[in-house]
Amino acid sequence: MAYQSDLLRVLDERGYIHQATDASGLDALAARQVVPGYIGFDATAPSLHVGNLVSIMLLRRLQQAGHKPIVVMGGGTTKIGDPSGKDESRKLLTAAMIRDNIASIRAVFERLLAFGDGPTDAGMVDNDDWLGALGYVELLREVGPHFTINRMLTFDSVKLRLDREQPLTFLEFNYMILQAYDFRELALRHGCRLQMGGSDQWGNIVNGIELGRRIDGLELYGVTTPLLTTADGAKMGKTAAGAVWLNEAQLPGYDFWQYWRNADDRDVGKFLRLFTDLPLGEIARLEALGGSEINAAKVVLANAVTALCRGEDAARNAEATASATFGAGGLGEDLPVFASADADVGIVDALVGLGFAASRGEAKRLVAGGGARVDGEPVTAEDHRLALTGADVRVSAGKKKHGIVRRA
RNA sequence: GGACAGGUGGCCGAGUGGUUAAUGGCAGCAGACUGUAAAUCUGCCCGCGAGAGCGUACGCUGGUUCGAAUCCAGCCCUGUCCA
Repeated sequence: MAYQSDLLRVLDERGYIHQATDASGLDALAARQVVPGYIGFDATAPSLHVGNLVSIMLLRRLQQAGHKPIVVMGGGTTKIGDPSGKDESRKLLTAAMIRDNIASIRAVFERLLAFGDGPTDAGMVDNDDWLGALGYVELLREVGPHFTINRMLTFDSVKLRLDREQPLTFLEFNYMILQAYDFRELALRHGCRLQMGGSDQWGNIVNGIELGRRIDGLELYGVTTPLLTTADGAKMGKTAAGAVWLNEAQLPGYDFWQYWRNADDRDVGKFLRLFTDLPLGEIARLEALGGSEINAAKVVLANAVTALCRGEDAARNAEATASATFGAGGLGEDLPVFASADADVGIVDALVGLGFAASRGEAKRLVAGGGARVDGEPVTAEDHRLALTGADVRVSAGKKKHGIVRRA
């Protein structure tokens, strides 16, 4: 499909579009005016994670193409909890937790979007501003008539629970109504015409479009991104340690960098297109690298994404640490450090202290299984002790996790 | 409110009185092979302990028993159907 607007062309070329409600209509609109578009984010944790990064990058592309991104923090909807994609209810968060989460999440957006008051500057709003003020009866009268239970029951998020014979509470059932209301409210308040989101948000987005059309005769558009899985089928952004968080406080820069450095070969091109600003020609070249040469492309990927999300310094430091650690077999500054007050320390304590094992038992199993190394040499005796003289000792768990042990 | 079926380790799911810290699968970790990739094969996979062992754990609380995830009672929660 040949698009007129820069926006749709870029989104299409770089692989952001899974579904769109009216691609040609949106294309025409984007070609002739600034389109304010929004994506909503849950405030269930103090940081967003890699799974949210496609959406964030989508807002960035929107702005790069000369449009206005609006970040909607779900301060109101998080009080309910989105049942989409969840096979069970989540614990309810308190208002204070939600407020703190929003404050913490904000930082990432400030790196990736340019905020301000200009026509294409990014804005951030909290849907609690309007949802919180809404009275129940008022809401029922205003939007209730536009939803039928028949239709609501057909949504995947609802069907999933029913099919699995899992409970879906009335509270959660209302989520889709409030999200639909958001779109209409944003359209009226900010002239917002476009809502984007992950493919699991399709139903919610379409609801908003319909609601706006029925009540106010608005012409609204929706775009969803493909559900990102890694090439081996896992959900994007989950590792042993948990989610790959975007905030430094939840995940050190070096670990963030490593996540990208360890990407599956088959994902490199896709990730470069989605998560970096590199030109497509350059990406095509990197993606075509064969065999072990693809590793160079992974370094480029890790550097670019880390620079965007964590800053240039974080990227440089992480790369320096990686090349010192893996290339030279030495130690890099960003590696985790375990400092002991004593002149020597047991291998098990060192592994636990570095965070490479969750318990002493796990550390012992790691040692017994041959996964522990001290200065590159395998250690299989669990009572092995490291002498802490002046020099840093390199302790490794497996091939990838390395850390520094030194005298406090 | 009633009838029936359920609640087991991160998830799915066996287990119906003792050798069950609990079969199996998925996920995860490690080893081998590699390229900090994938695939494959092997080992590990509640906590403490050098070890013998100890402590916790099968929705909750009591009970029966030498001994319970397994039996009994009450309660909580979920689903299906009925009202």
